[in-house]
Amino acid sequence: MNALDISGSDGSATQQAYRRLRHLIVTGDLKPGEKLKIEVLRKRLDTGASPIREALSLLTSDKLVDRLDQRGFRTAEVSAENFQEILLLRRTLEDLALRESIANATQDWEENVVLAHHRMVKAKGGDDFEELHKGFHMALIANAPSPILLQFCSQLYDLNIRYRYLAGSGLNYQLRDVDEEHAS
Amino acid sequence: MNALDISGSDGSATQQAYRRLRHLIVTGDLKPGEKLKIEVLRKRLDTGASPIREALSLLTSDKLVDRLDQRGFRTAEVSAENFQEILLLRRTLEDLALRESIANATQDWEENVVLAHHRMVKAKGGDDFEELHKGFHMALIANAPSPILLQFCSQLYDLNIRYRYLAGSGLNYQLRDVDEEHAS
DNA sequence: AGAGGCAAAATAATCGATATTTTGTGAGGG
DNA sequence: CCCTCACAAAATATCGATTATTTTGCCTCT
Repeated sequence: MNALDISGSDGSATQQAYRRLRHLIVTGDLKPGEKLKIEVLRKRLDTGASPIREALSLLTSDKLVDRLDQRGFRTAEVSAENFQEILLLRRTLEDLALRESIANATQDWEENVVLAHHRMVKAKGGDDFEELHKGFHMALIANAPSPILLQFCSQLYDLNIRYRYLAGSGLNYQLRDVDEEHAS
Repeated sequence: MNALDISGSDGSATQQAYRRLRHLIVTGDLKPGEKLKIEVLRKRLDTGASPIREALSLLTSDKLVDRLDQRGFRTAEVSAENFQEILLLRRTLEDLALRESIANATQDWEENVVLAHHRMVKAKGGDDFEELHKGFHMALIANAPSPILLQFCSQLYDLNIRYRYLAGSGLNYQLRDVDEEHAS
């Protein structure tokens, strides 16, 4: 299942709302710190209040939405400090995971890395490049025997993507990664 | 309508359900992998279905509950691998946070560490020892300029507590920490 | 007897409406 | 003129009931 995919029209109403809201937040259509009124979202997504509420709860787990007790929801604030923290922590944890992944290297893993890399390069500039770029990063560390760590990495990566979108256009990276791939 | 309830037992219905369910899961009253039927919990906690559902969503963020799309909720499974992972990852991340915390040491921070330590020792064997023990650990790393990292540590700590409860009795630790405290 | 498939029961998801809480505003008093 | 309190408006949280989905049990067919 991919969280960045908004096209999937199947699933429960909650899942749909989750995907669509997530996309709106990550891309910046819903601005940082913006108040998320149930009624407004309900009309915008043309669904009930319950799925909206549940979707917002799920987004809270991803740290994309803040829940204020009895005062509703709002999108997570952004700040330079937060951005720096994400960059640094992501780097640290991915580094950690990569080491563990390499330590447990297998044939399958290596093939998947190559495959993910190929897909990413091929889609350079395409709409789903972000998704594939993440896919490559996750493939690199996928062999670390630590699902929780991987999940932390995934979460930090997504938060990072959001900052890329917020910074304007996201078209100028994907350079340093190739080295890391060769390290394997 | 409301006198100031400082007892902490009040708050929204969701919050109450959250606290109670969390306690039931952490202490093992609700067993790992157990199916959490809304109707059953609704009766048990004597509240509506909405607060239960919302509370379970919140617990999902804590990794204490798993959500199966359209198939309800169940408590998180446990395993030796999962336990090992939590121990190792917690150790790694707390170590990281402790270093950063020390690097940013302040007067206030040091005092809070001493205070938390004092409270913990004083409550040795008491009911809220677990809580104070965590308080001490968190006080140690509180000065790390990385809220997300601190939150990861907190979460891992709570998962660890659950395993302690599940293992039976939790009365044989709190030795190694004093060293770390002295390092500051 | 076993596999496959329909029907009934159980359960989760969702809706519409009500109750509670928060927020905004303005009158009255200091 | 500003502060405080009370009331009104808006928004959230919760409830009760309905709808959709999954699971379970039974029956038939091979």
